[in-house]
Amino acid sequence: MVSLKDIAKQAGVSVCAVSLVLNGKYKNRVSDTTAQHIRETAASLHYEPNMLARTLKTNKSHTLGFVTDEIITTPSAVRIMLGAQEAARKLGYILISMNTNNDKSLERQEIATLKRYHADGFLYAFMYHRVVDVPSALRSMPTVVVDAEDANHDLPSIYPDEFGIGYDATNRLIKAGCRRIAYFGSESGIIAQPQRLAGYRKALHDAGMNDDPQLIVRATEHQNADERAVELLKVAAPDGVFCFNDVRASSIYAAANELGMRIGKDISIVSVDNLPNITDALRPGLTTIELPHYEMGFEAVCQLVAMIEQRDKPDIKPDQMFRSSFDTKDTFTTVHGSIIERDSVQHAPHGNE
Amino acid sequence: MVSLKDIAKQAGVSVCAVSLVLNGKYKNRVSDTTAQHIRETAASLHYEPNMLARTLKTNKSHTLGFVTDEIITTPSAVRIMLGAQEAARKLGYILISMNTNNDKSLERQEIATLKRYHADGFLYAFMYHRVVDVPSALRSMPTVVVDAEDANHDLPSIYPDEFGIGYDATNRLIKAGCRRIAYFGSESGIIAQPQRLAGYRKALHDAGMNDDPQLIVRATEHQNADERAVELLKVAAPDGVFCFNDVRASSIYAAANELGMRIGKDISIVSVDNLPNITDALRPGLTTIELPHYEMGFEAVCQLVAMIEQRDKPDIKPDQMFRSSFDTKDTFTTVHGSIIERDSVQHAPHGNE
DNA sequence: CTGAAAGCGCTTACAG
DNA sequence: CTGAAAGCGCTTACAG
Repeated sequence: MVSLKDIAKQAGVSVCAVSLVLNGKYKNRVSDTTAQHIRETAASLHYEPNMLARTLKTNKSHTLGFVTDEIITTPSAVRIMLGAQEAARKLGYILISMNTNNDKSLERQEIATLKRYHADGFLYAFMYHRVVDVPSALRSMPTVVVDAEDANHDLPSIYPDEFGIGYDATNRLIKAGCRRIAYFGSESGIIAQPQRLAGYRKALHDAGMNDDPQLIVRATEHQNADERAVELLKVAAPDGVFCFNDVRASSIYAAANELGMRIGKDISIVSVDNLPNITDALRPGLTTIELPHYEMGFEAVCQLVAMIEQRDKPDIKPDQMFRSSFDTKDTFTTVHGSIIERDSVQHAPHGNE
Repeated sequence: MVSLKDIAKQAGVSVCAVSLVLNGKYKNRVSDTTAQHIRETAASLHYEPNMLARTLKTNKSHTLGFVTDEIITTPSAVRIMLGAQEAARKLGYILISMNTNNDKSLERQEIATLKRYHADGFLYAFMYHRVVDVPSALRSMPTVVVDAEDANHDLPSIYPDEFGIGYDATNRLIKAGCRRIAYFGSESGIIAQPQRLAGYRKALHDAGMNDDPQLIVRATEHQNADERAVELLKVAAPDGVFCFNDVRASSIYAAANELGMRIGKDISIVSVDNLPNITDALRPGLTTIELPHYEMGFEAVCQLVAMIEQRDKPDIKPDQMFRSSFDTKDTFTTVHGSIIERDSVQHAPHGNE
């Protein structure tokens, strides 16, 4: 590997001059001609700076630790990592990811490793939105919580705007002319459940519609969801259903088929997730709200770097279409999802067909 | 951060003694009592070694670069990364992953970054099995190709045993008593297609069955697969189908339903992938062969570390059940998949019901 | 405008 | 058995 010393020798100057020039700090310190000469020599030798040596001296590694629970299980959650990677690259950082597999002792070990490698800050990320206790080893470091909320309301946390998702999804159905809109939710204690439900209620209320309790049904995936879906369609006779997620939407599809209801005609459906394997399989295409995972990872790195470098949040954007919008209040940031329009919502209001 | 110097001062010995003791190289160099004293002081100060300083001196970073194309798209391919992470952790390495998004210039940039951070070696990984040209920047470094084959047959490459998968899947159907076994394959140029087909043919041949060309149909997902599946079942009237993957299996399921054939009774189905969103949705449960992604990542790191440290391949195993078996010939390694039994294959041979 | 020197935290011959 | 010293590749006051 070629070092500053090699360049200095070849160019006939001191190591210090080379360092100054290559870091662009040579104003009034090195003549422009010498600087140019140094730059050319460096290029001709294919010089690459040694980040480790630099870190040793400056105490800045430009390395971010990405600690996650088991991000694998939801393919879309992997996008948090990809978004974080893109932002890191654009800001001159690298990401070191570690998977804790929900093992607290492994987590401690991994955070210690990351510190040994001198990570400047941490992303603490989760597979789905929840409230988390952040390990104390992270509290002393710049840290941003992703797809989760710090239980202490202390660290910046980025997570989806679940209320907004429920509100938007329901409104989409209202806009399509639906008059009896059901909510097909989750039976688990997941944080998104009550928030999406609240958004649903607010949308109904704003439209002057009452929320008939018959229209609200909760179910568990791969267990009672198929039967509950049939019951919901039979008993409450909705003309629109906001589904907690795509998996539950597929139960509603099955129920509608069973009862001879035409999706996108007799009944409109909007859900959340946009999981390829599911949306690929459903006919007609499922209109669904994609959670902004990529954007959350990207935004989290921007906020983290701002903390580390004690500067304003960098003004960069993902190369991918930036579909979502951000709301920032205090240190918390919620991220809107974006609706993917397909054909499960009827195109014209009732009576226009 | 507490350094060797702090420990030396506190313990009243030299920095060198501390380094020796903490690295376990103090035999015949430091007395046992001093060593013990040093260890206690280090522990009481919560000393953590600074990996960067160590790297600077030893030229070994214990860091592996993980360069991948767009591993996100197949959720199961993420498991390559997780397997690699586990092996790295067990061998005292960390993984730095970079996503090239199939952009060659980005790839070059990322490899350069990884070198700047002094990666000791590289994993060059792909979303699905193919033949790849390895960038020249990687050829000068210890590198292992994962879920792909080096076009030059030069670097160690780990990939699934596609022939074995085709052979095993077909044999599973033969064992179930099927007499007319179809292959529902891929129309794309994907490398796995001819190899799985060859395995299918070999299994038929070994069982003394002829391979009727009517029984071999290729289709494209989300395009003509549904119609082709119906044609296949109608025209060739198979009693067993080996499907190239789960997505194609779902087309066969749909076709069987349409034609009133009972899966697992009138017709048996085996496929490849074990994608949760698909297998969750299909009834009866789909018997399918899971590709050994986790194991490939794990194995690749083992081989890479052996290259870097110029030693025998470390004898470690994943914590997860290690379902697959490995064949090693030359520098190439193929990995068998493992069959996940569900209910799409009839339990008893024909006539036993 | 330029260079000599110290030092980041570590390891490793070398001398005693 | 133990310590003083050099050096990995860099940055940054400091002196000229």
